[in-house]
Amino acid sequence: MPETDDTPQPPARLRALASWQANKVSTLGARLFARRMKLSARADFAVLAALEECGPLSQADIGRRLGLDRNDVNGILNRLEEDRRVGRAPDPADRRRNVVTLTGDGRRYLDELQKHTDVVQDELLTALSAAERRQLEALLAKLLGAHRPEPA
Amino acid sequence: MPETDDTPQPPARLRALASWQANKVSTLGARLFARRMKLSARADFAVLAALEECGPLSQADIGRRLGLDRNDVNGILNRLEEDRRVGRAPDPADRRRNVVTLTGDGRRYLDELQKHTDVVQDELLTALSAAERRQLEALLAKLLGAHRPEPA
DNA sequence: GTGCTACGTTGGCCAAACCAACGTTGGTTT
DNA sequence: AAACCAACGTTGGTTTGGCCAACGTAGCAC
Repeated sequence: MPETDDTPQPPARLRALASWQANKVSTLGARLFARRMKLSARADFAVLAALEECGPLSQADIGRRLGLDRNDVNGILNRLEEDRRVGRAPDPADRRRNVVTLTGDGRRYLDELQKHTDVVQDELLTALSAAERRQLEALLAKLLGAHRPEPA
Repeated sequence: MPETDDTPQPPARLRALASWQANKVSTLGARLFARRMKLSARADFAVLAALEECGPLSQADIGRRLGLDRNDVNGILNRLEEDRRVGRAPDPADRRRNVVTLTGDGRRYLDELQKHTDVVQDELLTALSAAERRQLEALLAKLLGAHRPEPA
């Protein structure tokens, strides 16, 4: 018995479409991640990673660094602050801003998320060799470099 | 004056993450597409392309080909049927199924969507040479080939 | 001081990707 | 033949992401 592969192929028009492919890869990543953690933790990871790498940031700066909307950053920070993973305090130098800082809990949470993310990443890229992974990363980076991260 | 590039870089943890990059590329594609057409037309395009390439299909088959949920396929078909772009009729051979067919209007609509899609594709891939585009397509295809298109 | 801009916040919109459940129908098993 | 299970289309709902609009406050340039 040939163990028939019952996975029908998508139309050629779509298979050749980078935006379609990227979308599939993206939702695949979300699916793999969701098997291990609450899906919304992806956004937490991004924000915490930015804080860890750049030090304290204002909410608007976080948004610019990550290509996220100010409003959405606010929501993520509400979650994180409630769980004591970030601190939020008005900037004495510019009282429009909030200075967001990483707490000890936040750092521990970030480490945990990093582990899961690494595993997911490896699952996602199973089919690719190390060289191919580097190629893919470089190509995507080059593609993204030509565009503004934010809409407006 | 060096014309300071005021685009802050995302953290390295994310820049090296294929799933993050893919997500960014995906939303970028959506943004570019939305500038030309209603965003939901992307899904229409996928369904119409499947019908054009494979001929009449059942709703479940469409979902399998495109890696979409049955429920979502249903919604897309409701839109398309209302605008006379597809026909939906019970399959005489298996009365559980609906046979979905492409109409003349649907074919014309597909051609229009293809044009916009081509333009968007080119905008998205601006930074990449023809060879690089082929490489990217191949790598993404290889990555996707190792995974089931549907969750369950 | 007057305007302009940036900031955080609230609230809402739309689309994608799911999941659960139902009634109908087809095939299989017994 | 009856009982069972699986597939199909449909309805309805949840969560998340990516937006946009508007507000009040605060800084800044003129």
